[in-house]
Amino acid sequence: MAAAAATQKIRWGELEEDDAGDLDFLLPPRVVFGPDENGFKKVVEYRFDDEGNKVKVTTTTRVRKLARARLSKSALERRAWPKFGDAVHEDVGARLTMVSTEEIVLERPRAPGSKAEEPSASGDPLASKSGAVLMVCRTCGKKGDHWTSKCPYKDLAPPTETFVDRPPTADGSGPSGGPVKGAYVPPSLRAGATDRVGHDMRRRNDENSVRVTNLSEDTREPDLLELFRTFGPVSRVYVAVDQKTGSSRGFGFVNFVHREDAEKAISKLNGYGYDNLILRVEWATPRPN
DNA sequence: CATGAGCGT
Repeated sequence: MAAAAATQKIRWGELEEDDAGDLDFLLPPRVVFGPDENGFKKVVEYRFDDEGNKVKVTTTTRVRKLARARLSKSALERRAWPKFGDAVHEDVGARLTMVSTEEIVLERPRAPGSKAEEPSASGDPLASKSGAVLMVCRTCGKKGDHWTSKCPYKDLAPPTETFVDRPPTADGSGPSGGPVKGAYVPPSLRAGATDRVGHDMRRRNDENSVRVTNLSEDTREPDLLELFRTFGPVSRVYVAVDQKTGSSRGFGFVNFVHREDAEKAISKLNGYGYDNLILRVEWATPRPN
């Protein structure tokens, strides 16, 4: 019983504190006027002040004009666009967004899994055979054995105009400012060219591949490029990423167009503090395959 | 500590 009395007492104390709030129902209701044509909204409300006196509080705010002013002029322009699609019958400016029920058919030349359209009657024998016969090496001509890129003779092959590694540069020009290898070369220039400088550049330059380890978790390819491009044109950057988690595996590769640049990068960046870790930069052993 | 994806003439 004593305990009950005590809690009762505490509740009375709480009630006394909340007294003003409890008497709010005695006050006239809050009234809102507007907003008027100028966007002015007036709110009139009553409350008790600290001495328990009833006071009237009037708040005036401007709503619509301000909201209008926030729209950029391009947004205002877009509002004036005629409606289209399902909204054609809406008034201009009436509704800003609506869900479209239109069906938009995406066309593909060939849906995945479907067969190429074949002239059924004539029945091209090559078309029905799969895999092997389609795999014809363009370098040595061998069928069904390897792809062109895997050809054991690929480094001995005469230069072709395709499969050229090219360094990514901002303006699309090559390292010397000239046209990038692999860009279209008119036949006149192709046939006439007597000494073709750097024709072995067209081979995959995996020898200029640099392995970077001890990368921090959030270092990505653009970061690596930023870091390594100061040494010379970079033909590829790669950061190994865990396919499942998407997080970096902490190592990557940078391929340089020129071996000397790779050497410089190794000597300058190996042991370089980057993103709170010490980088290890060294020659990469060529990828198996 | 540590060596990369997937495309397909």
